[in-house]
Amino acid sequence: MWSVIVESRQKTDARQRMIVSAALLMRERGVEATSFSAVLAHSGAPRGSIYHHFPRGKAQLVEEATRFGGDFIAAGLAAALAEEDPVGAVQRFCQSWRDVLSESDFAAGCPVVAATLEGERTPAAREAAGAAFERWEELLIEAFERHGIAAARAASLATLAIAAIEGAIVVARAQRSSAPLERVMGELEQLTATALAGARP
Amino acid sequence: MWSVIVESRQKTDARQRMIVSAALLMRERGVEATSFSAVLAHSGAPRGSIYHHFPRGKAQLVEEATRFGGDFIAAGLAAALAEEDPVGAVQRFCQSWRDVLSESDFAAGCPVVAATLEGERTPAAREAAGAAFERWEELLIEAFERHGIAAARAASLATLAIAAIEGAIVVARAQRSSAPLERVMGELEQLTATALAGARP
DNA sequence: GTCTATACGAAGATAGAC
DNA sequence: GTCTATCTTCGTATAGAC
Repeated sequence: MWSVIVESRQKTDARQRMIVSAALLMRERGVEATSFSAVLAHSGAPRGSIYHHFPRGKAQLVEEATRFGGDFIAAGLAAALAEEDPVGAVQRFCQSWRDVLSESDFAAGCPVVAATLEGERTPAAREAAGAAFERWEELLIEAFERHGIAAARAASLATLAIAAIEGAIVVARAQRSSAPLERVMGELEQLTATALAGARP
Repeated sequence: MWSVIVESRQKTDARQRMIVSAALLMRERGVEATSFSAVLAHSGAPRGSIYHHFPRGKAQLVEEATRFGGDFIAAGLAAALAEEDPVGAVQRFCQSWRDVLSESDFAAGCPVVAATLEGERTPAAREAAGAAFERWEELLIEAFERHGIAAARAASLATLAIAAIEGAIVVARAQRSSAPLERVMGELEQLTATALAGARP
């Protein structure tokens, strides 16, 4: 999933490369520890163009990186939901996160979570994070409702899924093990399958 | 729950006050943005004694703050489990987090999560975070098993609960709303009640 | 658009007096 | 134990040449 980002780095301009690099670094070290120097080194962008592309400085870069990360993850989730039923799509979504964890040796997490936690100083980034979470939930809610689950239940089920997955990613990183995410996957599979079955008796 | 911490600040020595302050600041701004200056201002501790109390510097302070936060939260969870059945205890645990969010106007979250996300540079703090999550899960697992839930299910249920609550706290902060946590509470109540009922037919 | 140079502040850490 | 002073490094941001 994230490998697409890395490949696309060569094709786009410096501005876009900086945004992608910022998102990739944020998910590993957090917002505060993601310096311009690191973003420049990672993206290969020239030093002199930082404030040309991002007049509002780091706040703007972080905000756009958060939005980019949120959109990118939403696209992956939407694709999964387009190809499978909600039960399978949630499982696939979890698997892509498990890949992120194992491929990075548990160094990488979710950039949107990073923006939330350190976004007290960057309100715009925090708002972007909130919007991203909402968008992911909406995608799930739509799919659940399309499969006959009532609106209120679809909403709480969607929130639980997003929250549990994001939380499991954090726990997995702390423990350097995929086990937490896999246990959550199992519970979510059961829960979504039961809800779907109950919706069409 | 956390108000106890604030009250106890007057009674203990400078070292302990610094640890508590660090945990309180970490849960709001993250590890990286929690400077010694901020910890000193918040705790009222004298500047000259930093490296007397914490020879390994900030890494040591963050590590001890993470351990303190983890132990404190574990104590609250254990108390809830001692007084109620697991269903009610999980609900009460969530409520205490909801209080943290509303009392801080969604500025405060979980210090253990903060230590995890920025703990790439401080491995010891990350290990402390992993141990904290594991401890919370163990408390839940014990309680679930005591109520007749099989070991494997108890484990995945415990992981889901911790992950979902921690994730919901993050989403709630991003959206500046308690609604995500409340929806997760509802789902967890249903889920734990069903599991408990199924264990003793 | 991109460069170099630099201003300016704040961070963590250390040394030595009291 | 605590103080003051200082070192070093690194951060964001700006200015002005090309």
